[in-house]
Amino acid sequence: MSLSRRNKPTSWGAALRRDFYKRDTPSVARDLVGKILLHRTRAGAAGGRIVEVEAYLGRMDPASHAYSGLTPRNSPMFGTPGKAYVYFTYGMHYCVNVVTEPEGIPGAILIRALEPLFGIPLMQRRRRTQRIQDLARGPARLTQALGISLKQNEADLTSGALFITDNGEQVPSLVVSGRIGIRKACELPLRFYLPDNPFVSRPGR
DNA sequence: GCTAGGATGCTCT
DNA sequence: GAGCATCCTAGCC
Repeated sequence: MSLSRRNKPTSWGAALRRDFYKRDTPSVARDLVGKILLHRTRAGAAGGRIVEVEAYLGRMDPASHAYSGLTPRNSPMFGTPGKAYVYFTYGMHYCVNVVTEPEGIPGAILIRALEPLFGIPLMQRRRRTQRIQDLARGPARLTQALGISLKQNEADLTSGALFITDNGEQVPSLVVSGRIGIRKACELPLRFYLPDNPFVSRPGR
């Protein structure tokens, strides 16, 4: 039975601890798939199961914001693991990452897609669509559905309104592919997603 | 169904 | 000033 058909839990589980994030980025990325991302706001809580992520490394990854070294924008990538790195792109969209690796070593994981589970009416209002499948399929749609903006940049995911929990679900299998939506180093196998899941943004390459 | 192109403004060189 | 970890819509098949 898929998670989406289970009863809604009466309380959220505990947020993942900092040690979870303080590891090498690809390993954290693999383990993030299947976890639950939630954002509590005054308007209500919204979130769902992470079904697609991409790992971005440090100085050795040409596609990473950290490739050229520390800048004001990418400074969260060099900071405390378990915090959020939110950036603004294409003049209108936000994307949310989780910071990985021990402090001082840049690394982040872009959360690309969620399977909506909680606060669906709220997400439908924010996204101005009724289609569940289109609520959080893609990094910019996801941030819009969850009400994430630059205010959430550097938010602590281990204790706060924006957090990730483990519902104990074991992911049966995972697809590894090249990253999408980028021009550099798109061949590196750093994208992880659930196979045959309708909430994944795009098929792999 | 698919594709091309426009929107929009921050960030870095 | 160029590029960008995107999305939406119109137009076409």
